[in-house]
Amino acid sequence: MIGLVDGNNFFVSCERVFNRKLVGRPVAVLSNNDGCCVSRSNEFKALGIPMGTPYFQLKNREATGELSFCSSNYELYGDMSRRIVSILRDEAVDVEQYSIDEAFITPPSLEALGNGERGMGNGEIGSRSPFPITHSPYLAYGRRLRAKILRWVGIPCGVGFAPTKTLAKIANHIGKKRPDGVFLMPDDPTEILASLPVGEVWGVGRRLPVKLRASRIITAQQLHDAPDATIRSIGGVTLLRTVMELRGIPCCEEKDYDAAPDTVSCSRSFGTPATTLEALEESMASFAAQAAAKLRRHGLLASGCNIYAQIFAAGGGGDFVGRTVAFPVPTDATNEMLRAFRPEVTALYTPGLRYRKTGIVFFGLEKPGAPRQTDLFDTTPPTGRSRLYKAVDALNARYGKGKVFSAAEGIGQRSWQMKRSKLSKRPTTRWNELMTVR
DNA sequence: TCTGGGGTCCTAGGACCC
DNA sequence: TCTGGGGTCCTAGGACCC
Repeated sequence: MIGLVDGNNFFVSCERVFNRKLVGRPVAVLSNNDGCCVSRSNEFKALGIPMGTPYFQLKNREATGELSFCSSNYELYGDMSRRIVSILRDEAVDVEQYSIDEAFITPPSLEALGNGERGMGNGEIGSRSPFPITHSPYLAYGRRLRAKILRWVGIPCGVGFAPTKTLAKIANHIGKKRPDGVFLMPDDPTEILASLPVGEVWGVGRRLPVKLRASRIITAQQLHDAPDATIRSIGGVTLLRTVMELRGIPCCEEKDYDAAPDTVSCSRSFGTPATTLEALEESMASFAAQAAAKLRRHGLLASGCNIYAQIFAAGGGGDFVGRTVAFPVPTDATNEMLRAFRPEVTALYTPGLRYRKTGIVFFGLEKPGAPRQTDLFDTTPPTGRSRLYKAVDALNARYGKGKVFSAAEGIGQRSWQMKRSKLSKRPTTRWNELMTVR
């Protein structure tokens, strides 16, 4: 059995814990740069405003007091998420954090949950439950988890149980709509799948439903029943795995959280369009520094990077321009990276254009000391991990992000910096932002 | 005027090897 | 007229997730 615990309207719920005025109101959390709605309260959803609606279209309704908005405060959400996961680690046999607001768990065995009270003879996972669906020990367990998270962290969650992750996702969605927030997928999910559009199945996105419709596959049950060959031809082995999961056969590999990422990146849209070379240089230096710090947290060196900028175009969108740079030696030192890519920023810049965003992607990531192909004619000594930046990271961890930085990131007005006009405090991670109780 | 950021996986096709 | 077979690696593009 697999459980999925998922925070309801997660970012909004985090904001409400520390700002009680938001409770019961239509409120949304905005994307970076106060661009568009990325998390909405139930009251906000009830007004029919879809996910992703641009903020500027709703500003007038904020002015009248009808709607409320928050800038995104990832430091707060990340910390609330860690608190929930730590509760789950206490209560479950295994926890796989899937995203900032959801985690798959392995619940204790039925035997352990049932406490023998109900004469549980067989607690085998996968056996047909002898309990009616409203009285399964899983439901009681789910309610207990939910209550503990609500009381200790203040976030309402939905909990779903099923034999596979894909079915657990569906169970979770149903759970969220129930008063107790919990749902156990019945042994025969036909009725549920028959009333679920394919587009709502985890792993089926925006494009596949169009292709599936052509083969008369509209509901999750029709997807479940479709021949393997048809499914493969429409969505490859990825979709076939999803279908297997719907049939109750686990096909999702457990994600390895210790595994090193393939790429590490950082990019931001500008608060106001940039037109100067300095803005491009400073922003790229700043994003490189942030991504490099991420790299060092993973204990990785990058062999090269891709820098890019997006140009404003009339009617939205906009072209990307980019350059690929190989570092002389794999490195995690921000200053060496800056030295390597700075000339390329100049090459990217065209006076007169308005730039929307810049970004950097590090690739060719490796552990220091890992065997690698070296350059026969290169005389540069291989660098290990940077001691300088170990110190920089320690200082920034102690005194706050961005306290120590490269002058290349800009020491004047950073006109390119993103807008976050409605940022809440970070009362769980900053001493100087603790709540005041009168 | 104004619409986020950070990832993963799979597939097809091309270039190359012997 | 008729031109092999078995493989690897890389990249771009498409799809998906939150």
